[in-house]
Amino acid sequence: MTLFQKTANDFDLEKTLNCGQVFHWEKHGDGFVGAIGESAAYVKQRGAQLCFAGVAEKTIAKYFSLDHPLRKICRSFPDEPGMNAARAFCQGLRIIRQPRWECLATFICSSMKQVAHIRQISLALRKRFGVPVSIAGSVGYAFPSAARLAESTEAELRECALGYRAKNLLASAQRVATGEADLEAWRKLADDELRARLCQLPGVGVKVANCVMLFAYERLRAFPIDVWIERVLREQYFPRRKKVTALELRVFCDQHFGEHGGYAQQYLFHHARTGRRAE
DNA sequence: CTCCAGGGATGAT
DNA sequence: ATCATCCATGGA
Repeated sequence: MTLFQKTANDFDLEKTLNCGQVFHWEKHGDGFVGAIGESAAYVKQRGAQLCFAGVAEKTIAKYFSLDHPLRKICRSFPDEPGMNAARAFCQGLRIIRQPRWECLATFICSSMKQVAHIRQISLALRKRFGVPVSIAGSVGYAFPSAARLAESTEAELRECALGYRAKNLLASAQRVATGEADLEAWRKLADDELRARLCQLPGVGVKVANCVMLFAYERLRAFPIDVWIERVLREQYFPRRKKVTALELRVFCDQHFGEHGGYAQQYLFHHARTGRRAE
């Protein structure tokens, strides 16, 4: 295996892969094995050097969004205790550029699931329907295309532990496979229009749509509100208030966190989920 | 055992 | 327009 190197400043590989935005990278020695699109990849960080194999340098740089102006993005976050703690905890965490269908499909599977189980579902789908790829002496699987999943059955999908989500994944796969839902063409749509299109897909509501917009369409303003973020918001911004409606939270986030709200959200999410116990 | 998880769709107020 | 309920499954 030939290892290449690239300088990556303001980048934390481990946080980027383990923050809950992507679900298939697995620890392998002191690096990670996964796939970027159809290609197996191995990635490891040594200081400011990103070592990689299996894919081209420009593929790595694009996938990990090494061009995002991270310092500027972090400076744009509101200067508040909770946000500052999350910013400090998540240094180097980047929102990556995921393949659109892969991201959409895994988040359709994410509803009412813990991160650990979303990883299991992703692995089961890959093993059963994905193309095997190998690198670093281990076999991985590319995420199955919409066309491949479209020709599966709900029963087969349920065998991957999808439960009630199987029907939605199958129906969405079929719409994407036929071209009725053209995920690539949607990249040109404005945020609101893109969100509306995504929400028309079975199993996709506002939360999942915002995740897909943030992680696969580079809409860095998109602010997914899940149970963790809702808890953080209520604690930090609406303490001592009984009822705060979903719409109220929605409006608050959109105007409060600004043009890189999605980054702020991911930092708050990762900090709340993994960081606060250790502090 | 119980509780809860990166929610969405549906039907009742 | 909000609210309640159901939906499968497994980790904690």
